Amino acid sequence: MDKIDSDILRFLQQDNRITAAELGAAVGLSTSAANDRLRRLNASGAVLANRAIVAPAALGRTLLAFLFVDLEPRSDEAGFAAAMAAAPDVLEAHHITGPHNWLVKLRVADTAALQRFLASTLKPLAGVIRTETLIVLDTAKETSVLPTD
Amino acid sequence: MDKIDSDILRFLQQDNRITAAELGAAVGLSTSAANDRLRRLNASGAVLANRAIVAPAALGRTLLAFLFVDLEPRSDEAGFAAAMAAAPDVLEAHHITGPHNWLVKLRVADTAALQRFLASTLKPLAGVIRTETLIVLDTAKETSVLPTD
DNA sequence: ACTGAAACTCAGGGTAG
DNA sequence: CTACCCTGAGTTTCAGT
Repeated sequence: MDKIDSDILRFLQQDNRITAAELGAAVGLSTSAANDRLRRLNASGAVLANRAIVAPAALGRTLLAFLFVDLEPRSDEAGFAAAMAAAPDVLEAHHITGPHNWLVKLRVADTAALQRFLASTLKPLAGVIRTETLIVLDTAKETSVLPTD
Repeated sequence: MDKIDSDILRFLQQDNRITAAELGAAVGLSTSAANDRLRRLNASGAVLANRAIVAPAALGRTLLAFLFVDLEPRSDEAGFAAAMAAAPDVLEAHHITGPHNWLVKLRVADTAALQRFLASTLKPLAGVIRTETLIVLDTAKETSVLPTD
């Protein structure tokens, strides 16, 4: 992970369909050297995945919400984590410090779908004491791009 | 946006470096027809971006935190939104319902960097009354992949 | 949907520090 | 020995039909 690698990661985070030739020109490497770096970064695990970022509206997921979830003491945290990972509506689930146990980010179609998630997916889980729902009114920024410094 | 398009979006969200030939075989289209769909989805805005997802650890960003931010009534919300959008440490900033005004997601190197963000970036902003920091202890799921139903 | 031209990828092998 | 570069064969893309 030298400076050239982090330069490459910066470009790939903006657009991973850049060609090895363009990338090489941008960071001062030959096409094949850039290609070597590309493969190494993908193989080493520094690049976790290559994804298209889809507009939520294009798939009808216009409602963004965060949930706080409180679990009973000594309840099955791993089971809860697995249930969140398996739920398609759930984009993120984090175990957090503070008054609540989990913070869950989800994208659904509308409030009816949110209600359905709470009633059908969350409420049946063992250990769930209570939840608190925060609705997102407006998003100023939402990205997966990490600074490369 | 017919069924084939949403099938294509499902594959592209998993791996956008799939070739038009493979994609066509997967969804029952010729290579060139798949290619046409690919270009249309990118041009129409259904695909917002094509990004490499980088491991936070590879860039030394091992601390994930959420902040609640409270602003004074009638303060400059747009200015705050712009400041968050411009801050590299900030991955997300959402205007939310509930007792707080904003929910901010950030990834930094360590608690010292978090402190620096609070003191140097957040505190100087006009209208910020108080903040509450939630540290992420463990992440069960974190993805940008939307379900295609 | 097909086709052909241009562009791109990706090993293999060579070279310099 | 590692990182980089060159080259050529095989794919892939992308217009035009």
